[in-house]
Amino acid sequence: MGKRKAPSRENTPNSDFCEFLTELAEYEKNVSRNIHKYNAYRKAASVLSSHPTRITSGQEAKKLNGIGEKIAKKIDEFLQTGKLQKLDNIHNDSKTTAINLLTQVTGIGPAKAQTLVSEGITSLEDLEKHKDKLNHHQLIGLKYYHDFQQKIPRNEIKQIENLIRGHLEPQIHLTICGSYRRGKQQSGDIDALITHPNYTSSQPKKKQNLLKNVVTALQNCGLITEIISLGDTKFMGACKLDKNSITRRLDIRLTPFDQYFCAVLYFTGSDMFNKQMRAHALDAGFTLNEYTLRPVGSTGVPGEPLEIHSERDIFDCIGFPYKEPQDRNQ
DNA sequence: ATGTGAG
DNA sequence: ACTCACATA
Ligand SMILES: Cc1cn([C@H]2C[C@H](O)[C@@H](COP(=O)(O)OP(=O)(O)OP(=O)(O)O)O2)c(=O)[nH]c1=O
Repeated sequence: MGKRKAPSRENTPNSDFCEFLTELAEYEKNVSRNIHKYNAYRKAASVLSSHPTRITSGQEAKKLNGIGEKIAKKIDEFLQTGKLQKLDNIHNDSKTTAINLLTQVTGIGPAKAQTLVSEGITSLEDLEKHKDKLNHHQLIGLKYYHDFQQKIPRNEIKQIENLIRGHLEPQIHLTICGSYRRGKQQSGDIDALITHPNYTSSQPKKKQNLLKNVVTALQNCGLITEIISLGDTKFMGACKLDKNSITRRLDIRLTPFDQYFCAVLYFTGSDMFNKQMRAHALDAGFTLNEYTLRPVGSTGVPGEPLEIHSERDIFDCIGFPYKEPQDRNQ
């Protein structure tokens, strides 16, 4: 989707702890730029989210893997006062709120937001007055800030899918992936996967301009309205269904015909599901990406790709229980 | 090459 | 977890 945080909005016995820990994690990533503290808070939230019983003291929490002295203390404070002084301070900090706003525009990350704030640019209005400080991606993010905040109804994605297919040469196969393929009623963006039987891993140069041709065709029919980035295999941009529609984020990924199943698996996600499954693959002695599943020995050098004839093949090869797309949300 | 951003 | 595209150096 456009740009949103990923809070694990669950109703576990310790979900309130998880909530403030992930908020602290976001603060460390976006404001302090401390990736290690960010990971520490994430890990602590993760163990707590899967802990089956209510934690009643910092001391009890410390027994869990990933919770040390400092986080245990915060749990005690939260237990005793119902809040965290550090979080209160963060909420009242103008620099933090500015960075949290600016990083909502696509193309602006923590680093760019930091320099903008240090230059006194803290609002969308400020950005409008200083467009010279933005690159192409960030300009589009600003222009469509409000559009990209809106979720896309499933039915609109269906219509866009049909429109795209109608403007593709019949040999090109199209699959809409992402949260749409996972059955969600609304999505943050549209993830389109395309293949062509003459574009394969052995002859990748043939049809090398296939993606560019597709993009220009979709521009000419009026669907694609903006290009954020465009390489040989990945397009990022924006589209709109018709004149009065909301502008939507559209990603297109071109994949070799013979590697379609690894590609749909990757592009369907979710992101956390992919990380989980790829970690499991490593445990089973394989490395998995959007192209191939390969054995990786003690040498660390991946071997020859396994033959894959379905999504399920990939699960079977690494001994991971098969999940339908709608069950791959985490 | 490396950092950044996004995926 | 693992990759793509861009903007710098
Ligand atoms: C962000 C991200 C995505 N992906 C993959 C899995 C995602 O399903 C796929 C598309 O990414 P997204 O479009 O960012 O996510 P989504 O489609 O699952 O959810 P929504 O659009 O509704 O917000 O790319 C990763 O493998 N790693 C990542 O870090």
